[in-house]
Amino acid sequence: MTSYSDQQYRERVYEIVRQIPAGKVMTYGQIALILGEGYTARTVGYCMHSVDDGVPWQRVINSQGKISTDRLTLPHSLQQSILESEGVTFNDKGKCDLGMYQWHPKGHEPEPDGQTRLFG
DNA sequence: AACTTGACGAGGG
DNA sequence: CCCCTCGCCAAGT
Repeated sequence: MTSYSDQQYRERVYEIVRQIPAGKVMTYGQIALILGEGYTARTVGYCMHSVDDGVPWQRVINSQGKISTDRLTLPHSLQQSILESEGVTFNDKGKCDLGMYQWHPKGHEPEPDGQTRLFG
């Protein structure tokens, strides 16, 4: 049974978000992928509309490296300024470099995928 | 029970 | 880079 109002369901999302250090971000889809079963980028986004205290909600953005909270409960300008204060920079198009700022939880680092191995 | 609505994402033009 | 279409899945009507 998975529903957005189910505290258990949302808590799994927050548990991951709480691991994101300042200066780093994660995407909705990335979180959904880690949680798997029952979670999609959309459902993760839905869980984020109201979070528990202590959850760094501002560190979750979309896969394009942009902020999705436009004209919603939270002014997207606020989210960007908070992230900038944490060290995340955005270009003139309102986009940040995910390759530079995306955080990967322990045990979920991206596959090295061989090649470019500096040492034999 | 059908239809619309999202803090989404990948793909194509 | 921007815009649109689909697929996604639970909520609200």
